[in-house]
Amino acid sequence: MPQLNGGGGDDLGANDEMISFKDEGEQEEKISENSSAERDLADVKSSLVNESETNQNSSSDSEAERRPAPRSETFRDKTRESLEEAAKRQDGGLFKSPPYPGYPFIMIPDLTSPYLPNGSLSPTARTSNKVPVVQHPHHVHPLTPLITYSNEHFTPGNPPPHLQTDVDPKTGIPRPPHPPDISPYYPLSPGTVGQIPHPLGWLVPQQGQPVYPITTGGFRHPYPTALTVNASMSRFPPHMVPPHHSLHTTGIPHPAIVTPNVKQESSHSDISSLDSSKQTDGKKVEEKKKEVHIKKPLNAFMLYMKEMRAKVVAECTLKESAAINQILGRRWHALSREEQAKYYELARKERQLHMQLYPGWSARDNYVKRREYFPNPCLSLPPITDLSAPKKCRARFGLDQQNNWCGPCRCVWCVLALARAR
DNA sequence: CTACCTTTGAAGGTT
DNA sequence: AACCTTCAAAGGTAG
Repeated sequence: MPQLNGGGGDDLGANDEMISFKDEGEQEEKISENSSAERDLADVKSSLVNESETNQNSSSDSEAERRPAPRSETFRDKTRESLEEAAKRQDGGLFKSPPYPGYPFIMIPDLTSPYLPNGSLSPTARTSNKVPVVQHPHHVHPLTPLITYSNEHFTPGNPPPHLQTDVDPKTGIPRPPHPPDISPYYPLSPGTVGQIPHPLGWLVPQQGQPVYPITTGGFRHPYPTALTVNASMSRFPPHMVPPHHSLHTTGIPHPAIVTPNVKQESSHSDISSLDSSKQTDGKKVEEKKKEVHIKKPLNAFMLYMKEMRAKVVAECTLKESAAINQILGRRWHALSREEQAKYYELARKERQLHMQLYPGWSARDNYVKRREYFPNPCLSLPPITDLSAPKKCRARFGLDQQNNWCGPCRCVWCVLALARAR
């Protein structure tokens, strides 16, 4: 983990955080040219066309410019390796200027505690000191006040109408405004957050932008109590406790919390529900609705993408995210160390806030049903003694060797053995 | 309707 | 420790 490189003096993050930056030909001369999204796009596209050709880095510039941009779908047909290869060529030759001059970024004042003097997060802080992260309603990034992810979404002194009155989405009854001195958006279990000074408190209440509401679902079992919202125990009035899981006090679904059945399902709850046929369907549906999906905090590059995507899309006609992301990836590498550091810092704060708001949350919670949860049934079967059976099956290596996981071997021997065991 | 593509980084898991 | 896998966002596209 990058931030755990305590010995290192690099405060900009981990070594690996900067590896890519270094690898991107930082030593190479940077021609001062105005790089546009069209140029990037043309680079991406031309790289796909040119990938089969042998070209030198130095000569790829004009060649790519001359080449007409292929249909955008072309890149889908290319392998990832070829794309990377092409991108490297482009980076080395074509894409040389930092395309990110007007950096619309407001640097956060150093928010103290969890960081070592060099700016990196102390190991203890990472494990014990939970520092909050902010995530905002849909399309509004939690750190929008800090970086201009989308300026139109947030105006500090002029909150949007739907936020001003803070109307309960269910009842339609306006809620009283939150006290200015207390952030209403951290209804965490007492003893965890409430006593911890909010490192990002400067961005929470002023904007009326909620951060992760705590939820009762979507967590792994070892941490249920810490995640349960108990209004009576909370120092916050009951009306400040989020009324529902994925709805914060404004009633806007939080981007970090989605119902899992939209795309993914909580692995644990899913497993437990596999044999829950006893329950009624209505109950199942109800439980499903109660489940929430707490998303991972965004990393530095994701924050960068979120901010810059609209810009790139606006500069070129292409809207296909795959192509846009290629451009953004190259722009990311073209950023200076300091510019990247800003995003690493933001991402670090995001992680810390996320950690504080969801102490028991693990990235694994969002994994879909994982194979390791299901031991290979073949392993528990009696050994196959038939010598005509494949050796691997006789040895009870009933694994999908290619995928290297504990899925049941579908060979006839294992299937028969499995059937016999049943 | 769902999965895929495409990027980087973080985190968890495996070897 | 090194390596592998998954998931974060996004929206067009293919099946």
